[in-house]
Amino acid sequence: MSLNTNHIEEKWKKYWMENQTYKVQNDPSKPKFYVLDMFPYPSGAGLHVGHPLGYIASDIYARFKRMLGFNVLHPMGFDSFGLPAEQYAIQTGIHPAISTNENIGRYKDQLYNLGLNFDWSRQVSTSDPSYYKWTQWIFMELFSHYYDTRSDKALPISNLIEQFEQNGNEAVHAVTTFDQVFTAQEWQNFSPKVKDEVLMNYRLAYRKLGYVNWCEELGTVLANDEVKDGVSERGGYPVVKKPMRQWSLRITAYAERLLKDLDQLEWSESLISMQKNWIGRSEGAQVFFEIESFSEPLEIFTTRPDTIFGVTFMVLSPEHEFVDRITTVGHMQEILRYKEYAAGRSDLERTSEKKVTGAFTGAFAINPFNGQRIPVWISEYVLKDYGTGAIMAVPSDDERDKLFAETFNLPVIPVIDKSKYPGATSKDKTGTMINSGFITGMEVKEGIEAVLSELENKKIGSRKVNYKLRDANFSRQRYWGEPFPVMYDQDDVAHLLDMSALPLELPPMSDFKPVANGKSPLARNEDWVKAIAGYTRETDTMPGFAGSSWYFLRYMDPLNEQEFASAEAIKYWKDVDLYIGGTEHAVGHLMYARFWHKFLFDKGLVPGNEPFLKLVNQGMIQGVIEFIYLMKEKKEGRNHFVSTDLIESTDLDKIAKIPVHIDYISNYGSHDSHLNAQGIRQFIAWRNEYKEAFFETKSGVFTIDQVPENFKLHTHSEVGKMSKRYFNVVNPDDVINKYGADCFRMYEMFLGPIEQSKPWDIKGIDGVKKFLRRFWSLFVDDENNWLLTEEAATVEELKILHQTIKKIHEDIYNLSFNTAVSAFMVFVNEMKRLDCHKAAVLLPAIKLIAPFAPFISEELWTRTGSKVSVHHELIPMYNEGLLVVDSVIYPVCINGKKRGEIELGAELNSKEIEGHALSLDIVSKWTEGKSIKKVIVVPNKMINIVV
RNA sequence: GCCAAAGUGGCGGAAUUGGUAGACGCGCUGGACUCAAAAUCCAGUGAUAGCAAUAUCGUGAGGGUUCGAUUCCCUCCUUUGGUACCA
Repeated sequence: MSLNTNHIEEKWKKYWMENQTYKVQNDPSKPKFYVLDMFPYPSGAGLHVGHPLGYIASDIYARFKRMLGFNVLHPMGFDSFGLPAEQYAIQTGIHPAISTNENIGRYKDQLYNLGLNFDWSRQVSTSDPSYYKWTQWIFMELFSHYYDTRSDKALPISNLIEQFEQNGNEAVHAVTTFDQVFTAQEWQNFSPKVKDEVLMNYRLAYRKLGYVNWCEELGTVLANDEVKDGVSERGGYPVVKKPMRQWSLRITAYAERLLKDLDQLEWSESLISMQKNWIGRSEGAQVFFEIESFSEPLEIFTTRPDTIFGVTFMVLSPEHEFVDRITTVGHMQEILRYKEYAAGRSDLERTSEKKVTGAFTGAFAINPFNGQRIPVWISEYVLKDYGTGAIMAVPSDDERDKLFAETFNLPVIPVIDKSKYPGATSKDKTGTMINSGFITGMEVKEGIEAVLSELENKKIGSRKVNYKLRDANFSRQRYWGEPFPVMYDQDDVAHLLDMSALPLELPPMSDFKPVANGKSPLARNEDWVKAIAGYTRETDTMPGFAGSSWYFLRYMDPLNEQEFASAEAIKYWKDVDLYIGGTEHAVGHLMYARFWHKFLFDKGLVPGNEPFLKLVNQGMIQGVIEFIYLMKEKKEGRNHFVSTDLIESTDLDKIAKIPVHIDYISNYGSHDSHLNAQGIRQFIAWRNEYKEAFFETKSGVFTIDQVPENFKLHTHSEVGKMSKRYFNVVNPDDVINKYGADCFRMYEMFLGPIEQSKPWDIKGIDGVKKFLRRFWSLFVDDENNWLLTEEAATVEELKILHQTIKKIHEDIYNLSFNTAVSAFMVFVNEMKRLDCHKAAVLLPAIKLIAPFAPFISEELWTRTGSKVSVHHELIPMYNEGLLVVDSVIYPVCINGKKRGEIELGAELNSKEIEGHALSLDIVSKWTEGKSIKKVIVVPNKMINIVV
């Protein structure tokens, strides 16, 4: 009987589910291994063929580890809070919980069809109250802690309050945004509201005035990725920054540890450098400049304190709090005008236009080293949020400062002689100091040190490290997210709910439209907001990264009602040994998850300070998008489509690209992709608004009723995202129905290295299908007879088997699944060649292929009479002794070019090999008339003769 | 602009530390089986020249190191991802 994959798959899917074949116990008697996939957002579109790439890889790895004797945790869940469900609810009135559950159901079916060995009893969904109870709990813990810089970890805020009560805040070592000093006495006299405000400057979860993307036309706040080029992605309406009181997380307290601990991680270089860039550490100095007739000094940050003698002006960001206070009467008008101008500028305008703008405040700062008067300007090129929002400008050594000086005719004092370092830029920090007072003549590096020491001596500055990393905005004006376990009293002081009130569940609602003032839809539910007398609830909800920052811990003990996970479970599973997911989460999710993990580590709740030891980014499987060209100008008042082979590249601005459903395309994805007569009729049936259109091809211009049978409207193929809106989504279920899940799994792996992105292309899958049939035919013939014999295996057969075993072990270890599939193909080709049906060789092969092809291997394994699932067997190990070769075919090269071969015993030494090689005819032919200079022999590798 | 990764036949890709470039698969060509087709099996398949043995060229381009370079170094080009006035 030939292989019937549908039948086998149905049978084993059912069996595995009923017998809980993949259920995992927390069993400390076995070594643990934790393989994790980034959990998906269950979108309405379902899985496409790109998603499973990572899931299949991790599935193979997890199965392999289990067959090596490990207790493998390999769970799956859903990142099920999110915007699309809320938008769907606004459109349809269907509650997000309902549509989300439906989507989860479909995702699970699709994942199940792939034969993935998830332990579904551990499923986690972030929108499930029994889960988000603990997300809320972690938030409360963050709220209740501050970062102590002396012990370099988070400590309870009660410690801090105690210190305030006893000694005020002067001697406190904490990460804070609070820059005033108070005594114990003053603290005790503060009102609860003031105390709350002070503490907000220390808490790891705190409330501050933040800015949101406000879109007046849509009447709502937008996420960053809903804003494209300064306008809303939907509708293209203007978006402005609107201040709102919002929750934030003090991730900056962990900046140094987040950076330093990257060294311990087995992550890709590119990922680590992305995280490093994001954290953006730079060493430099904070320097205080006096301002004439102003009581407070101006604090700036610079990485180049050596250039302080070259400062010819200062620049503040337009939003800097000093601006209004230092501006002189004469310049007030101008400054106000500039501030207004800057506030109305979108991020896009600020970054795309390189023109230099600014205004003079009329105030002067004093250079602390030479007493020079330095004019203070404001300009939008100085960012409020980086450093102190103020810089000392050194136009001689900084490109932007130079442009600014040129524009406004400000002086330039050269301070660094770079003549000794041709081609060096100011970023290289090289050169010799000139015109620089006491550091003149020093090298830049010495100069930096000298100025730093002097700043500290004079007590007008100090060494300082700055980070690009900002505290994360943790509030979203949305319904479908975790509610904050927070309420406010009449003074707007934040109070946490009692632990017994958790989970604070989302109240049922039917109207999910945003509230006019930009508040979350929850604000509309007054009963819920004012449920507790004298208090109002927070109506914002948490962002997507809240639930995803700790989900991997919940899998360890998913049903626990007393704790986020039990100490024993966490102690056993510890951390994630292998994490597979897309690069799109390179900074967001991974940074916040590391931050939360470190916080939990500080609290002693997790054993390690990093959650994901090894991480692999799988590439994206892209789709081909097929477009037809529509002329922008109508023809006789009708739409006019033109075959792409008639369009010159210079005419591209005259056409609009209309995506076409790929099912209608002939020769999809190739240079010859086109719509034929049937395709164009399908297109019109689908997009009826074009039924009057003209279609112009090489053979003429037609209306839909006139298209001839040889009609060929060429389409334009582009590689891009696989997405519903390009109508190019390929559903794995369809591929599985046609070819089988094992085939789909092995084909996706066979496409290439797991980290690489590539467009989906079905051509080639036949090779894998053929391979699986050939594999099957080693065991079962066309009449369904079992073919295995008890005959003893030959040395050659055993050698092939053990070579394959070795290769598979190595390839899985290296996540090189494409070459593993090749190795299986080679094995089958060899067995076919030898006409081998010996149990001694083929039974191990069933187990070896089980992680890749779980269905077929299970079926074959049962037919051998085994009562145990093949997935609970141990993987065969290779016998090094069988791999020893006794002869080697040496390539014989002349001057590095291969000219011949010689087979020699593996035990021969270099001298003997050389002797044999030199006696070859081919060698004498090539060395004739020349002298042999040198013979290089690499034992077991090659022979090279230099003439 | 900066950071990171990559560039190999008609196509996907292989080559673990510098050691036979193109494994494996697709496609293509020819053959066997068949009334025919599908399926299957066998053989061939980097380019150029040649009946052939064989020779020359060949891993984005150019240079270098080496007995020997897809692999290491330098310069440049292209693609993809990230980031963007970060003081």
